[in-house]
Amino acid sequence: MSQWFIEVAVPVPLRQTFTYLSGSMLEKGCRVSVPFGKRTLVGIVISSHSTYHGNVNKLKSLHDVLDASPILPPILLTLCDWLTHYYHHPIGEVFHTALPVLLRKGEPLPKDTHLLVEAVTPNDEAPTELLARAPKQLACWQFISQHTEPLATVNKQFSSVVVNALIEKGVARTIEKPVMSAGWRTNLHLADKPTANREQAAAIAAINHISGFSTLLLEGVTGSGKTEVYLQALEQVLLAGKQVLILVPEIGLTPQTVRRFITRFGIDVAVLHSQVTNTERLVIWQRAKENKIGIIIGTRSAIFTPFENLGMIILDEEHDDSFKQTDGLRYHARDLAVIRAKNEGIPLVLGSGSPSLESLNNALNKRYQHVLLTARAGAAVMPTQHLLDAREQPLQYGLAAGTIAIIKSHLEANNQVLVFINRKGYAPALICHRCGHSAECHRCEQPFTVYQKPPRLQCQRCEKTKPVPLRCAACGSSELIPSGAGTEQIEAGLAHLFPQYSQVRIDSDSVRGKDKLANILKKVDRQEYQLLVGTQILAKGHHFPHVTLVVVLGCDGALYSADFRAPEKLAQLVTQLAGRAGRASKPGEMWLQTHSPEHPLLQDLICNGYQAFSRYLLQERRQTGLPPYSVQCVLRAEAVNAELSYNFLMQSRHYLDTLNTLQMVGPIPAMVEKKQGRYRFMLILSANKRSVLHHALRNALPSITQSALSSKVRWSIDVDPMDFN
DNA sequence: AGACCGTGAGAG
DNA sequence: TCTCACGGTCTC
Repeated sequence: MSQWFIEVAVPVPLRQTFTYLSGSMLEKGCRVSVPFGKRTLVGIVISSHSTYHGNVNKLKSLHDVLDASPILPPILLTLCDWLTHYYHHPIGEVFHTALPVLLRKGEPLPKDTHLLVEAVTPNDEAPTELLARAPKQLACWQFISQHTEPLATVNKQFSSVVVNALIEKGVARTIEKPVMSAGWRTNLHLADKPTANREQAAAIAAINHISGFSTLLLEGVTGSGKTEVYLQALEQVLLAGKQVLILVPEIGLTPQTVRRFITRFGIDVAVLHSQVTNTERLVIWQRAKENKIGIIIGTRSAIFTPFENLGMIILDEEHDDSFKQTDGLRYHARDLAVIRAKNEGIPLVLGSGSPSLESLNNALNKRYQHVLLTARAGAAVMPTQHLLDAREQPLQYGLAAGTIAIIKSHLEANNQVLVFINRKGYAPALICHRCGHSAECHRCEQPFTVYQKPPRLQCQRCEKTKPVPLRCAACGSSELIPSGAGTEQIEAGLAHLFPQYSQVRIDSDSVRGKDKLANILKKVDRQEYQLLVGTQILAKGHHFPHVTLVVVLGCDGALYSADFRAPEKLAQLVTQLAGRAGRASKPGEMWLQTHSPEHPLLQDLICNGYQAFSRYLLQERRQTGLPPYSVQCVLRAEAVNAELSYNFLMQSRHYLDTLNTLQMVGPIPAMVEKKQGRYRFMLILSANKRSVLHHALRNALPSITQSALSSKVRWSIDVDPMDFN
């Protein structure tokens, strides 16, 4: 019998594979169960060899081979290889993130069958006598003797007690049959569609003209009918019998959107988001793999769905942060989509009303095709945008007198008003009036947010809460003042100023819980509320046709932020918000309350709009050499002992510097220096070329990993970081 | 990561 | 003397 050496990727945070003995050769992508220390883990076969250079005595044998053939198709294996190299991430964890939870645990693929109940007729006679005293059972038996139906259906119609009794008595039995799936293609039929306007038609033509791989950026203002472009562009793909993958931001996945796809094409649409159970997820995963589903709409991780015959990927709201994973393997679904589309040789459409500077740059330098939609479909007009100079005006609850006057006029005209503020709670800090001391979370060294409903202090990092103190912890003074304004305070303020108008607050605190957001939004549509106060959530997905006034508070922070992406984020937010409000018959207006009305960034955004503004920001990035004109990477470290994580990064800096090709900043304390009792530092690396950064990392990682310090701190690599927290 | 081992401070 | 809480080590 021959001896094989199998390289296995095991789900541990180590940048290596482990070698196991096996009697037979195994294909890459099969799952195996292996002994690992005192544990048994599920790993993925990476390669098989007939020779081994090393101490064979140290090797263990595989426990089990879980898959006879690779569970991951070649495309996904390639994608995982790319992920490990690009993100410099432990290989076992990469495969772990790419697989559905149940497959990670070693579960077999579910058989795509269902249980049917059929009648058993002993001695060719209906068991009327046997069931004489059980009319319900008799009725049920008669039913199943006519039709063999799925167990679940019969259970529902008659009750499982009745069905079980029949099985017990031997006059019925369950049988397992493969699901007769005619395939989605036979159901496909195109419903009536609106006529595309000139710009839409051009966009559809451009997408359909693509053969093979190409990325197309569809830059269309909100309301310009991007979804209609997607729908019509998909026709050709689906008619050719090819499947499509649609990626959307976390909150953008609404039942309405899904229904629009279902009614247009008449086929099932599988939906993947955080609420879908692991079992459902696996069923969808398998059905997509077997080409039994035509359309999948999903969030970030849906990029890992296997398809037998994928024809197109669409990624909507491509600027959205939620496409980037913020822990573990910090991949960006947009970048992954580009790689996947390239490997599959298919078109990728990136859509946004406020494209990220990364994508915009790729479009402007012709790496992506670029199509603009400038007109709002249905003759709706964008709200007019203005700056409200809050200087030297009395402020009430964070609202300037001028702002209050505008809100008043819109309310009196019986319109809805949306007030946006990017802070939750009542106030972002509790300050002592006498000594200036600010109440801070001890674990995170962050100011506590003050809440009034119910009264408490809460840390935004670790969620720790404590009662509001009566006296200052530093000087004992009882003059403690909440400083700054959050949604709760604005809500309270507006309730005080406009008691006669109904109001609702929409932030992650107030909409916690399933369907709560959907219910509130429904009431907003029915105009049960006239004043809406909320955070980010308001900018995502939902349209507010009755809103004629959008007020943006607290945007000054973004102008002076240390985060170079803050102006970009603010502009995207403002643009999205503007697109959500108003309708054809009632053009709206938007006011940004600011203390820096002459700030060039604000002026440019307000006067020239996102298109001009984003191109100006790109110029600025080019001049300062920031992404996308350079590439960045962050090495983060955290430990209970601050010195330890600092030293680890200092040492890493030396290893990375041996080639002398990188610009490095740090180690510096992270923006939130202390989180949950651990001190965090980061080392920011940047280079002009991606390859340079990758070389340096590949060169230094062995030394970093093998150093004594590396096991004493928690550290991670973030390639293309989106924030520096 | 997580399961192991060793050391060492606190309770009785 | 016994327990439990950590820090350090190793995983084919």
